[in-house]
Amino acid sequence: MDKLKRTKIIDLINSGEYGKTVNVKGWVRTKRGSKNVAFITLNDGSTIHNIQIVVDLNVIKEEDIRNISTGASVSITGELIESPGSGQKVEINAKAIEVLGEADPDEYPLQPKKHSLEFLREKAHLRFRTNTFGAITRVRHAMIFAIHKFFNDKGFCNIHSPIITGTDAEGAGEMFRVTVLDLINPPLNEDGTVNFKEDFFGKETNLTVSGQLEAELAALGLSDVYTFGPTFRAENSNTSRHLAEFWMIEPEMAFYDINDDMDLAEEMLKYLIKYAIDNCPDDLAFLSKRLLDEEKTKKQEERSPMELKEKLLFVLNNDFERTTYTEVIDILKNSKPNKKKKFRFLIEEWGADLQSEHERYLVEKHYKKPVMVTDYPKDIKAFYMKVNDDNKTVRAMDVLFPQIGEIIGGSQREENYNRLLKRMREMNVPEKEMWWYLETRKFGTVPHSGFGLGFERMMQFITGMGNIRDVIPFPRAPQSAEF
RNA sequence: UCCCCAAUAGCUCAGCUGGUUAGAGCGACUGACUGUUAAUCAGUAGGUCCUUGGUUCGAAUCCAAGUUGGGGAGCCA
Repeated sequence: MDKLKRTKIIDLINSGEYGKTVNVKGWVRTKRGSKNVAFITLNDGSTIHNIQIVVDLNVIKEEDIRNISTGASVSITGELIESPGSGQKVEINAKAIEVLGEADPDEYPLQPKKHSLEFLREKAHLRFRTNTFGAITRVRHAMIFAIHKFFNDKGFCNIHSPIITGTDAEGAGEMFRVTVLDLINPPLNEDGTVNFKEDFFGKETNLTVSGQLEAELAALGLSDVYTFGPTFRAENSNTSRHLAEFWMIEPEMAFYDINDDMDLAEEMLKYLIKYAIDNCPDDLAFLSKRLLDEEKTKKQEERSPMELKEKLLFVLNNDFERTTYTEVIDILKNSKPNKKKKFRFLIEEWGADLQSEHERYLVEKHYKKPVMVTDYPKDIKAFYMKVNDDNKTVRAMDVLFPQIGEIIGGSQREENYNRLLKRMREMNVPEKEMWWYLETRKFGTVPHSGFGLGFERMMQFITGMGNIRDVIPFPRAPQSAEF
């Protein structure tokens, strides 16, 4: 047989070149048949849609397809035709079939039926072959691409912030230590502590918890930059919205104040949603249907009032509510659940930290749209945030989304050397280690702002997936690093 | 890390206040069927009832600890 170039299923479905001989390769979803004809449903991951292969058993010998079962990989050459059956537009009349790899039906775990997401999580090496995870993976790629496109079109520079860091400046959580020292027999100082001077970098090092501080350095020279890299938190978090290894987008802009920062955050979120709607209609339609089926198994009161596409359009077509911490505390204090003591944590007075039940009340019940909260008490926020003139609040902003809560956290940064130094001392941030950060405020400092977007949380919102472990190929979480 | 729930066939699950031989649907396999759509119909095989210990004449079932998974909380993105 002449070497015929393989065509992807997505191109075959859109081709319309009926009568043409084509080659298609992929993985078998189902095979069914009778005495004279058999049908193979094939998918190659290029689209959510499958292509149907028609096998005339007068043309192809039965023994040639006997070993084809769900999960097998095949190469099929045949004629692309308009399908006489309902359910698909095109199909392929097979002329030659080659089995590339069998999948023993006694052992292959994926069946042509609905599997639970929990089961598929344990089969992370094979779940790429499912409709749901295929759709998620394609949408994930589209979002990665859209993020780079968004910032590139705006003249931002992508910065590779370091993955191995020497400081725990931000205090954003427990860190993973990076070391080459012998853990059984480490070199010790005289006082019995580990001597990290003998370690690879000559000091204690960890995996990064944020690229923000480094992004700030770059912004104070290139104006507009962003990072998009892996982030590591050794927090023992066991929830459906936390990972030990996740991807974060952190833009940092010189000459931006907190309002410019919010404008950019809202524009970016809407851009990403629009990009998904425009570029992933089939995958989103599938995910929407999947979510609808899942919701049917829930109790009435727990069901989402909107379906996926509606939810996306709702965010896209509405201005985010912009409000302040002080206003929000007032709303919460006078809210029904607070007065009826339905909140686990009752809001008593100004200064209290917002719990997720409060954030969800604001987004889902009170404002009924994404909310941006600014001007938090300085005591509950990070040292680098710019203190307001009231000396009580900082120019922080959190973007709260329905169901997932905080999707973005950002702020205008403190650009004044003396005020920053004062805040670092108040909050016990090691100023000696941070000499380089402080120097940017000493030499040509400018007002600047930035924020962090948790990429997987964004993915949860776009795809409607409830568990963050289903929107990343190989989730890393406590007690969970298989694959 | 804390609270709650669960673990039974390849998958999803039923199995009552402990009772002797462990159940269904789907999947797999075999056969039938002239174009099916997660095909249909008939039949067959398939079990360390999560692990360890305890209570009992007797444990899938009760108790304890552990493991794993799920939901919620904290931490946060």
